[in-house]
Amino acid sequence: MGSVTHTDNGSSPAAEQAARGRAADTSRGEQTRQAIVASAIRLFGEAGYEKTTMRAIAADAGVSVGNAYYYFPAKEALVSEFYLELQREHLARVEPILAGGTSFGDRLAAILREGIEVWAPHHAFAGRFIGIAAVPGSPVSPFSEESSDARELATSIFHRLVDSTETKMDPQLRARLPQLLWLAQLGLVVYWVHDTTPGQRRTRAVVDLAVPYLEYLVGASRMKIFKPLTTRGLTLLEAVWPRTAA
Amino acid sequence: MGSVTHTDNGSSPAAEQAARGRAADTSRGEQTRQAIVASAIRLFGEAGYEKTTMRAIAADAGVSVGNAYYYFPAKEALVSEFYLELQREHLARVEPILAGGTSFGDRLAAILREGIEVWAPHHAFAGRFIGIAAVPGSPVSPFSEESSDARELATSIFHRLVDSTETKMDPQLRARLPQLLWLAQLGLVVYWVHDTTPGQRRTRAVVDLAVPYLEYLVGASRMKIFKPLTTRGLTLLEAVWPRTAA
DNA sequence: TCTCCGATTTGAACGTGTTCAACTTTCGGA
DNA sequence: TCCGAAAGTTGAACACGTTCAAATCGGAGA
Repeated sequence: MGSVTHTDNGSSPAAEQAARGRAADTSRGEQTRQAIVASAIRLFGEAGYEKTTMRAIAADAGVSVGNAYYYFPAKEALVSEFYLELQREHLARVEPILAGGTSFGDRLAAILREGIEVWAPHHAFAGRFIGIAAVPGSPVSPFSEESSDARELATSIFHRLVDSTETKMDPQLRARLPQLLWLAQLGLVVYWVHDTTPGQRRTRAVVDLAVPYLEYLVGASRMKIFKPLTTRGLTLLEAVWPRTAA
Repeated sequence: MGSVTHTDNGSSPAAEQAARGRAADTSRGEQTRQAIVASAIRLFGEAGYEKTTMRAIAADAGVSVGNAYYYFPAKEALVSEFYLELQREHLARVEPILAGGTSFGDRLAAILREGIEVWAPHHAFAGRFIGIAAVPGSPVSPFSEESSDARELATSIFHRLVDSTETKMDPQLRARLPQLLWLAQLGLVVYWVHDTTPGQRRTRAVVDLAVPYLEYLVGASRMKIFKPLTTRGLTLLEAVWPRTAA
């Protein structure tokens, strides 16, 4: 997974240090930790969030309940391990897409579709996941400090996408586009989670329609007539999400 | 509260029947039910969601725990009562705004600000609330069947706002604008919940900036140059949220 | 080899949301 | 007035997430 190479934008050194330290750590503690994570991920995937009890996870990992709490402060914390697993897979799938030389829109659509594909087997679970992620204090929240690594990892995908595109667009929009696309992806996930059509085909249809529209909007941003629209939109974005903020 | 008079757009007759039936019902059961609701609302407001136990609610209402479950399937169900209470207050505050003769933008901003005002004392609680509402199956979910009444009540506000505005705009957009504004309000709530600035002043700043921008966009929709932007956007909206759906 | 001390592990215990079989109250009709 | 069914009510019991004092382990130093 070359994906890890994208973590190297100096962010939250503590968490990164911890992750790096863990990767090399083969001590007893780390083995236990990973056994718990593996069991949790498997059982979450098989039976969903609520049906998977901490006792079941501990038993499956061959440890006691209390031991699981030595490594994870709460059941919710195990959810972010599940999330990280899927994000790693998404990143791996996205790599060849970014390397490919197709258009901005095609690649954006491919990235979004791969995201849906990765999550597809866990549609039911994702419903609970989003409920946990939506509460502000939660470490799994996409806006939380704890997930800033995951967030920058995700935005880095769109950053690379935008940087490698030659589509003409407003330069200020270009600077902000990665964040906007990340936001759009977030919205798409929320939509997908609530999409009850078989196979979530409606979400896929929305992607097919939305991406060309976005491409059109981005292209239009460089035209004089759309200047006020673009500028005012970016001003609003600056108020909503200041560039200085994490 | 003249607000109730806006419920009369034939929606989900079952739920409405139940609500109407309850309003007139003074039987013992209904009294118990309301005692539980009152206790739950008060305790939620005082101590938040998790700190308020079902045992505390039941004790406060002077009933047994099991009795509370005779009227409400789960603790979460009591949350929607809390939500309804606040929505009723919002509706009452919005009434004079809609009656007033100010501009579209001014009234929209006032509506949104009143919404924030109503929720302001419960910012911490709202964090949990949104976590519950975000999970797809939940009856509190803004997209759920159970909350279709509340949803139509909310959109009816924006419907009246749009109907009574003389701002020139694309007719198709006008037809869809109420739903779009409802969606925008939803996004604003999510933003507000995550806003940790003191008094959520950033959210208020966003409203101040976003509303004029929306007003500008709406006005622009009738111009020829923006036709493709408008039309394609509405096509996308039709895919995302078909008019035929509830 | 022995002795510590921190890291790890345990399982019983607590408080919670929720369920349920049994009990009590209400009230329309004989 | 009485009966029976429906509505309402109870509290003990269950399963769960979480906590914690105590037990165990493992390796660095004497």
